[in-house]
Amino acid sequence: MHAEERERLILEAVADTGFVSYRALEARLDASPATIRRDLTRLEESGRIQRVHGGAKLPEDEKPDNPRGLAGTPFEQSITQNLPAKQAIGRAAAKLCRPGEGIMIDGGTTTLQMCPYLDGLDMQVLTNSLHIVHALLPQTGTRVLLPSGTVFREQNIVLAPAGEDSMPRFHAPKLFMGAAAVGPQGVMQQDVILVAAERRFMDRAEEVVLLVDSSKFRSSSGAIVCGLDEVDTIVTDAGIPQDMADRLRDLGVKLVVV
Amino acid sequence: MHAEERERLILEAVADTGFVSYRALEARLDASPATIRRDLTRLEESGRIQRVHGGAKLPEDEKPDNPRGLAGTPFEQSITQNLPAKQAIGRAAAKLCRPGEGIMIDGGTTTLQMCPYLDGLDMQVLTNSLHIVHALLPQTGTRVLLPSGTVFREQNIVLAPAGEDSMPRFHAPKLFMGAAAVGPQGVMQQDVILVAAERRFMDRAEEVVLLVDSSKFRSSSGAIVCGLDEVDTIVTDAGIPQDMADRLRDLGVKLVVV
DNA sequence: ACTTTGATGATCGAACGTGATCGTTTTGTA
DNA sequence: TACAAAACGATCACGTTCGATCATCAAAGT
Repeated sequence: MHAEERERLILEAVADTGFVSYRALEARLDASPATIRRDLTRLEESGRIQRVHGGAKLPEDEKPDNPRGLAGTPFEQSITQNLPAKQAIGRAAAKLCRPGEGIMIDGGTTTLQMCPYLDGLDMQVLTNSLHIVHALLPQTGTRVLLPSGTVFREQNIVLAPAGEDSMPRFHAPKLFMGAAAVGPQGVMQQDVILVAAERRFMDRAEEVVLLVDSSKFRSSSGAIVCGLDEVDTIVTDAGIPQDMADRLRDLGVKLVVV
Repeated sequence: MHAEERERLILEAVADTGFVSYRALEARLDASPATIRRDLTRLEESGRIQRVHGGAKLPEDEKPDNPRGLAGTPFEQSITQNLPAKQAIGRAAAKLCRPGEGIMIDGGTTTLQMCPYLDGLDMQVLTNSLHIVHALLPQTGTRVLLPSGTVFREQNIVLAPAGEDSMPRFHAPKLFMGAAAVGPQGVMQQDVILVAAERRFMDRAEEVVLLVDSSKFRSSSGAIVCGLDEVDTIVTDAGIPQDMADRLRDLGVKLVVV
């Protein structure tokens, strides 16, 4: 039985009664537990089912978190682009963290998606993004730190003037960073404000982890943040072009593909 | 029988007659007493039923403004207390500002009400309150600055460890400050976190403006921020007790009554 | 024919849901 | 008021489910 056939059977069973138990799948599908779980994980990441303990069910309609209905700002529009991929990337990135560790998270719609998966890890998170602060606030175990500076509305981040020590005595093993585009020239962002903010973080991180969905490898943007050689790890999805993957591996960049 | 199915049955039964007895559930659901209790606990926490001794009933209608549950935090509850007075006080306080000036605003439900009146004044506002940042964000002319530090959930403020310079090179002619209570002993706050935050601000302000509705003169609270002599101006409403007004005038505190 | 890549299966420890038992609190009744 | 029964919350033990890792296998490319 092939993957495609299993998927079809699972979706059929879920659509039928709204729920299938894990046991039922094990009986109906001639496959090992591990394979069934992988199928379920894949189907959940593409948003077609929702996993619960003991099985899977029809996905709830999206959260009514946005009462106005329309996503107004460019940021809010961008959140929904490639959302399943970003969630999967965020999840994989969160797995790179060790409980209790101190990390830095740069603002961005992809890095935002790793926040839910940090719950329970008791992390210490330094971020310049007010969106990320908001996302982490309900997690009582997570300590949230902010640098000082001016709030930049358009980018929704906090940034201090050049040369000012805006995050005293902070140093972290890992920096999780987003980007507008990634190409042979390096990592790019929309504007120089974001570049300045990210460079500030990079100075204080031992390891730079880049979170980008694969569409970013096919686009280009205005301001260069750093060269590819300054990135230690890239978390992305399977759509990454082969030549980029090869080039990155040659540069010694660790690739995590979800 | 799975959790989801049990929940569905319980909600069905409650919606039917407005009440289900524990015994009825035990008969209808094939589950142990402990599991039923856990289901009820979960459903109550999400606000979908209300437990009573012996069973569960439909939840009392909540505040009309807040359809689903979350008026929970003390802060959000406190916003509506004496709201008209707080708005008037906020408006009067905003009048003390001169366009373009740099000011500091301490977190609190009264100081929050002065934010709308700052629009168009092109102020530079340093605040430690995320609520105030949020309120000022739509005002494109207002520059918002944040100190560095850890986010304290309960108080919704940013505060750095003692001795750390969390707001480099900032100095302001005025500090607008809230309080939990004001009495002969001085200005009081709920906890020492807030006291530390306000003392930090006071060190950098030339003039301290206190925003309190008159009910604060009749209450008391845990931690003392400063003596009355360290306050330069108090903005309050007409309900201020006469003896307090006299005492304050004797101390040279400027009183603004709205 | 050999290596590489991707999918599958097996195993382990950890997390979760469930059921049973305890002592305590509330309710109803004598 | 006093008492007994019911209901409650907390805790522990057990089985299941989960995710991660490693081993195995088949297909594709060299």
